Amino acid sequence: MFTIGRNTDYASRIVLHLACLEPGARVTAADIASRRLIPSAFIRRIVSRLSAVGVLATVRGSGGGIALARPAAQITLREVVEAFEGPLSLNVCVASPAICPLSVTCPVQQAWVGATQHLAAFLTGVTFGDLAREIRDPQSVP
Amino acid sequence: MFTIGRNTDYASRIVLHLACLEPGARVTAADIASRRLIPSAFIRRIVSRLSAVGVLATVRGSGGGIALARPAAQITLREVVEAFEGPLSLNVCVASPAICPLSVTCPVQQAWVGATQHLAAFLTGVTFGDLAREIRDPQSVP
DNA sequence: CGTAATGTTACCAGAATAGTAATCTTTATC
DNA sequence: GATAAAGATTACTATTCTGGTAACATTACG
Ligand code: SF4
Ligand code: SF4
Repeated sequence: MFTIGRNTDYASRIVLHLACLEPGARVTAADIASRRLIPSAFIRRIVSRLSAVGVLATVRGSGGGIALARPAAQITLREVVEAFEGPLSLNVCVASPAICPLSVTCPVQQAWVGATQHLAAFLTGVTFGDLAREIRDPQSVP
Repeated sequence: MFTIGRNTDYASRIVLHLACLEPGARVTAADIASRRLIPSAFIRRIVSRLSAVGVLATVRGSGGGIALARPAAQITLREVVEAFEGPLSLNVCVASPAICPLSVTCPVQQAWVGATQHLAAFLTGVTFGDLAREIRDPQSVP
């Protein structure tokens, strides 16, 4: 169906949740997991990777939790997606042209490069600051 | 890596190959397979589906072959992609919002809807007529 | 030390992918 | 009509990917 994986979606839920709170607020992963319907044993790896990428800042130990590493307005959807899906590349030959012997003269490749760039530009333009501001239903920001 | 499947890519090779020939030219599947590096036993299913979708017209029996069902300028990359990947939907909730309980208030979904529409528009704008015209190396049009 | 939290690793079942192969149907031609 | 050349259809396999679970390790507070 050509969609992003669940990991990526879960990651966006986590970042969105934090973006809706007070700037700098710190919450436990288990809390987010229950509120955003993320399998509890799953969220560990996701948070781990997001912090490795520099999107989240975590504090271990009792009283710890997770928070945004930067203001939500500086975190793009593209960043979150690429943290789990790798660099955007709608066809294999976009990321590594050498993989296909036809790539030298293939006009379709050019089309995929263009499509990938367009998509990348769009996702770069979406920040979690914008997304958090679009929330209408206060119920979802407990 | 979030890319299209090989089937889809093979399909675009086939359509491109036909688009580079004289309009209405008919060629055997085995011929395309060998020239465009497509596994010979693979091309059957691909051609079959492309003709079911109305992109290719096939003629069975001795002396038969496959040809474009319409002028190349009227066949878009999007059509070929959707024939194998299904309707474009960069996240599961774009095609079927009911699948996610959060979709009612989720601003991320709106972002994915937008991204999907942008991508769809781009791919609709790419026709195989244009692609065939971009071929520079005459070697690839034997 | 005990407890609460994240970090890391290993594991598993099921689905999807890429590819192979065999068999059936149609049809031009001799 | 026999034959052979083509596409149509179906079934199968091996490998990888995915979504998910579980267990254990690490850190920090009090
Ligand atoms: S045939 Fe063209 S589009 Fe397909 S993988 Fe090769 S270079 Fe890319
Ligand atoms: S959380 Fe939002 S983006 Fe993710 S599946 Fe649900 S509605 Fe779609």
